[in-house]
Amino acid sequence: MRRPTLHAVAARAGVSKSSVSRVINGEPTVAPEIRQIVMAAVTELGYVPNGAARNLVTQKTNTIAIIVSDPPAGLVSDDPMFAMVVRAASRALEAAGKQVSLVLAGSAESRLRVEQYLAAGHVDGAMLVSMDGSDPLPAVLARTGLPVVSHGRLATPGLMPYVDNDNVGGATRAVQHLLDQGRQRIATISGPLDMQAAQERLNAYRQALQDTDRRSIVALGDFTRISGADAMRQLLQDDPHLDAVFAANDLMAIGALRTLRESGRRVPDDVAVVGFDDIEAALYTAPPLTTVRSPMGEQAASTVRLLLNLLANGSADSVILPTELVIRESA
Amino acid sequence: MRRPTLHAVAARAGVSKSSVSRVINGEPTVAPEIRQIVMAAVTELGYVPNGAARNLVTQKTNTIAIIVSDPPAGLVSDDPMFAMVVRAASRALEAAGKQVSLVLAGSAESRLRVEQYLAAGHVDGAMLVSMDGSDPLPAVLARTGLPVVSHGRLATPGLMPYVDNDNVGGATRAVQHLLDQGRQRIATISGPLDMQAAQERLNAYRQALQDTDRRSIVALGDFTRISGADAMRQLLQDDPHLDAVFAANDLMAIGALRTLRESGRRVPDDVAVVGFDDIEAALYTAPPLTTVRSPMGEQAASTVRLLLNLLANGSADSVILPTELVIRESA
DNA sequence: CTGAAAGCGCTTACAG
DNA sequence: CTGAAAGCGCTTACAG
Repeated sequence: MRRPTLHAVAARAGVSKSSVSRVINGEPTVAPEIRQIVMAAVTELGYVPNGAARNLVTQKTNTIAIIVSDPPAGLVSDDPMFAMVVRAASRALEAAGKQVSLVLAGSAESRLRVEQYLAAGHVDGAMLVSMDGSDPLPAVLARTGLPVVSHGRLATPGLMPYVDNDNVGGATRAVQHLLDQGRQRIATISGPLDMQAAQERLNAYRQALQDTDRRSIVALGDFTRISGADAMRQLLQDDPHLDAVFAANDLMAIGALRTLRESGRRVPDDVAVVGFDDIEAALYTAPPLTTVRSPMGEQAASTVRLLLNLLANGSADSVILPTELVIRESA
Repeated sequence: MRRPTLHAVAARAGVSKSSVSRVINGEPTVAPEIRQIVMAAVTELGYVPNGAARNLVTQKTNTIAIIVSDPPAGLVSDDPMFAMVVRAASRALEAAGKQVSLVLAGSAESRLRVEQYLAAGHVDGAMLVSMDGSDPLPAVLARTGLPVVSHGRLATPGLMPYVDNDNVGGATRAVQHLLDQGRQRIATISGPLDMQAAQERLNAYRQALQDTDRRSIVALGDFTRISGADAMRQLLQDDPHLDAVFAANDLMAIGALRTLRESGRRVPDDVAVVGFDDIEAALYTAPPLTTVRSPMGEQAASTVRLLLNLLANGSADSVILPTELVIRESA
């Protein structure tokens, strides 16, 4: 018992396949009477059009790929940004009647697979999520001619439109807040430098300090909690008297808080901590985390909608979203 | 300039389409000479087989759907389980050469879309992730005849194979640990009761207390941090002298910790807290969270592999994974 | 081992 | 407004 085909429905209804196709696709040029009888046959047989056949003839698939860079380490990550963005994008896409294909971009081997996949015409467009700068995938995809957009600015400019936070503005405001408090030794925990956002936040930190007479104190993390904890340990060793830390994301700030607690420092009395992103967890740290609110996290839904509009309109205009400092208790 | 077709490659190579198809699909019955010349034409033209055409004729799609229940509230959630499971499943699927289609299951309207989608033959199978008991989708999908498996036990038994934690064992061990410490007033924060896991963890809590002379103190949450914080407030009001709380997941435990801190209780001195799942964040709370390690989180990769084996083999044998109490400082 | 032909299940000009 | 026909780009028996 195979699934019924257009042919079967036509036979059952006593009309041509053309007519059945027309009512299925809601074309106006069909007699109400025919529509009736076809619909009856459709529900009677439980007919659902075959997707592959339809895709083949229409040359479109009605599906969009969400391409997420996957940490090469092979470690499974619970990164909240992944959940927020992927969920929001899926929702928006489904609301627009699109299907979503989730693609992980990581190893060189997977990159080839992704290329082939898109080249095979499986999707009508793609949205890249937080690709790192060293990944050649964006350039390759841009060359395919498929509509693509990026969630997060790419290292190579001009490849495709993107939506991103005002990383520079946000980081500057974070450091300024620390300066305003009279903090003297302000360190930073940077994200992985092959990511554009990490670069921008680090540069802004450097610039802000340079405008005073303070020196930069930098430790490198990779946007994970554990790397934040490790980096904080490193910083404390480098300068036991530091009195403030700007972490390039909240996850690393959470890690830093743990190290500070373990080392007996009080936050914010001894050391002030500011994060970036304002993920939900920032409300639950002890003390609650002062951080830069990123619209891409907090308002993932509207950000993603923005992005999908770029995709749909074939627009080439990127947008930078404003950030805002959320002052809580850690600084 | 359209993409080249099989036909074009055949013309270029001066052989039949059949032969091109054979070398593309790696069939052994093809002369090395022909293979050579075809491969040359393929790379020269940059040929990639059209997916839709292939799917149509082979009647399979090489893609598996990951169907995730989406909170109806419309709030975007950063639930770490979503990230862990979806990521792990995508990896495993891609490693097996499958494509993944991400589907959100929420509203009644979306349910129809999901049904249609699967009925349209877009996927070869599906993996459900943490569906709640009130959702009719699993029953509907089971009836389609498509291979389906569930990540998390379903309310209705027998519909499809599943992988789940030993929720009862884990929760029992958690409460027992509290009893062993001599805690007298042990409360619980339950998950949403239309989820099987929440039910099982609550029942185990009740059973464990019933075996002593203690009474149950229950507040209802929905597996989010904020609900845990609210529930804790409720519990403190109901019984200001409670000295222990078992939260049905770590996220709610994190919320409870915040409320306890705000109310001036020391953890674990005044109130002991135990969670469930052992998500990464449990290592970063103050104090670090004692919790039940769920293999579905901690070892998402192997759990998912298990599940996909069930899918592939058409097996009907579900598996329950053992849990383990991880004692840290909160209890 | 190779090629000509049929067919997967649709949509879409084209006549009528 | 309706139907017969062609065709989307592949795979796969079937002869040879």
